[in-house]
Amino acid sequence: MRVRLHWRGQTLEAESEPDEPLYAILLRVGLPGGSDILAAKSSCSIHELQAPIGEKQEFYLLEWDSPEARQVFWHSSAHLLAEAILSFWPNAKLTIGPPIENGFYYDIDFEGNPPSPEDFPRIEAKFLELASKPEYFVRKKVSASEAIAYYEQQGNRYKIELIQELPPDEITFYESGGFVDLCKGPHLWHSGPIRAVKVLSLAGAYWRGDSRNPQLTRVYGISFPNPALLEEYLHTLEEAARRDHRLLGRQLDLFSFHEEGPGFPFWHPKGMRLLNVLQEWLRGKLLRRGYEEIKTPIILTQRLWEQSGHYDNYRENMYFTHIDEQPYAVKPMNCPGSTIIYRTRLRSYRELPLRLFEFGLVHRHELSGVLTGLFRVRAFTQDDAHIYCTPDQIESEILALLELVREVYETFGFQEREIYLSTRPKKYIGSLELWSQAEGALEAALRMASFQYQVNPGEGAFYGPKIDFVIKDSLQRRWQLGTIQLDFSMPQRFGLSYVGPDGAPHTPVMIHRALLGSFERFIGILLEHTGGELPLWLAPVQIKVLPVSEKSFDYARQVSTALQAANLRCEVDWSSEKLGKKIREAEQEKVPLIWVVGAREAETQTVSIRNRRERTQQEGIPLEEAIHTVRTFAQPPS
RNA sequence: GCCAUCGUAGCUCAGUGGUAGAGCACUUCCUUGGUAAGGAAGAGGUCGCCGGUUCGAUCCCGGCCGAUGGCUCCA
Repeated sequence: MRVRLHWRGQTLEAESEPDEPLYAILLRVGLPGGSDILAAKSSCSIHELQAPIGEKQEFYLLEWDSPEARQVFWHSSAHLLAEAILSFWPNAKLTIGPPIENGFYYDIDFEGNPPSPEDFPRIEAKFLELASKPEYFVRKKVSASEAIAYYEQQGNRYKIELIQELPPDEITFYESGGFVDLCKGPHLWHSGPIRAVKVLSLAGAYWRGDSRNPQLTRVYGISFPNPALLEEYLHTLEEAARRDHRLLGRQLDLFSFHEEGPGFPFWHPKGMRLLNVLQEWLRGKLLRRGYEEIKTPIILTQRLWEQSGHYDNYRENMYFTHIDEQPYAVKPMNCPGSTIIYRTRLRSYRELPLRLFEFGLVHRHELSGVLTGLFRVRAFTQDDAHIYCTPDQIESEILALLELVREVYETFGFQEREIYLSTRPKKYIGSLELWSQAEGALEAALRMASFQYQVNPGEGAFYGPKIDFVIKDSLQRRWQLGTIQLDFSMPQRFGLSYVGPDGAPHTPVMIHRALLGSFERFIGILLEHTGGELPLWLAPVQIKVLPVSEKSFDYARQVSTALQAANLRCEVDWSSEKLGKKIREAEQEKVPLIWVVGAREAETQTVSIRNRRERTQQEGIPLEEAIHTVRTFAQPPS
């Protein structure tokens, strides 16, 4: 029979038989099977090169640039890692070892004798030695009893547990070199293409992710077809470390963390400027779109949280206190407070949709081990809003929200978005009609805004469907920012209603929504996205004024007074250092504009401008003109 | 919360069973300068906290606190 091979834009044809492995065909037609070509794709599934082609006739040959091929590559690498580790820890019990987005890991029970980072070099050396043999990956089908017998002999209860959950007639092993592992594949034909490896880290991981199970040691690694790619990857890791917002937070003097309040950020003056600019910008945007701002108390009676359901479902994450011997709780969310304002008077359908936003400070007790800079804190300010509307208004409200989301993300240069629509789960409240109307409205709005989205069936909250927004930053990392959640439960629980045109009371739909998520976390993301090079309108210090010497202090004072009067954020370097040093420091602080003022400038009432973002330098700009220009460019986007 | 690693000056880090050092930053003085580090002097640490071993602990041991990386991305 004839098979067709698609490779780098060309199509090759060859004669073959069903029992011929794919690599044999490749070699016959002169393609680099087993080196550049790692795997193939055929009728939507991955076909490994060593597998007989069967009835398949169309093959898309995959190389390193294909994510699927990399998964195969890393999966095989995980086997080599395990083999290398077993050569030093022969009694270690293997569990699972999958490929991941960047590399692979293997979870191993070392029975109290785990490796340490000092062991990484010898593991890597052994790995490369095994890879260069090369080792061929051979698939073997076995019966469940054989498989269990094999692992009983090894005393590996984890693998036995896995086998017992698999369909008994679909159990396969892979053998490579002397190494055998329960595995469904697919794998590389052989280990030849694996030319570089790095063992990255060790971590504790529970068997099956359950903290009641024994804790295993997870060994993370990554491998590449050549050492240059590994170097490149290690460089991106360094770049990410250089952009770490915790580091930038200190370098730019924005915020800090302390033992006196783990997980509670301390905002320094410059960090406050950033936070405030961001909030003022968003506030203006929302007010122009028919929102109104509210503020609700941080501490409210425990009774309220019992009514909202948080006490039953979210208690673990809440802080409690007493006031006058009555139990109170610190709010972990803003919604109950918002509903209290809603029901302060009778509402008419004529005032819906009612859009109430709150930059609400919430406190949540996160586990100590998950706290991470501004990304995971115990107190943060949500850009929260609750929209009360009729079921008929859902679609137009969502559409308006989607447009707002687009605008907001594009303001910060987050062009790439992923959108997830989560629909009705098994356990839900509210009527089926309401659910399908709401889900239909969400989809209609997404289509109307021409947003690409993915549906996660059954992933919605029990109280309503939701849309989540994930953006990609400049290092291609993904962050979930915004969320839009419909809520059929809260209005009921709090007995919210509005008087309809029919004069009768109706229950409104509540839309919870956040665009940035939390200001704290968003600032962290923004710092890493920009590497601390914040745009002029956000920069905590927009202009740093550098007097050439103390003789120019008077003029520097005049310039900074003029800048302050123009509402520009500036700072003067009053130190007795030389100009070169002052420039260096201002550059390291990533200040967008440096204004040098010396005798020449003082005499002519001008400034010399050094623009960090554009790497330009201009001398003798009249002071008034310079201020006017900066004011123009420092305008926040609308 | 659990696992691994870590905790020495504001920051980055050396160091030793006999109560501590460097660079940067800070203060003062000299220098008054023109686009990425001028010079000198000084100040600054209960070596995270508590306990144990020891004649003696920053170092060894235990506990606690905090930080970092992880803790279903399921053969």
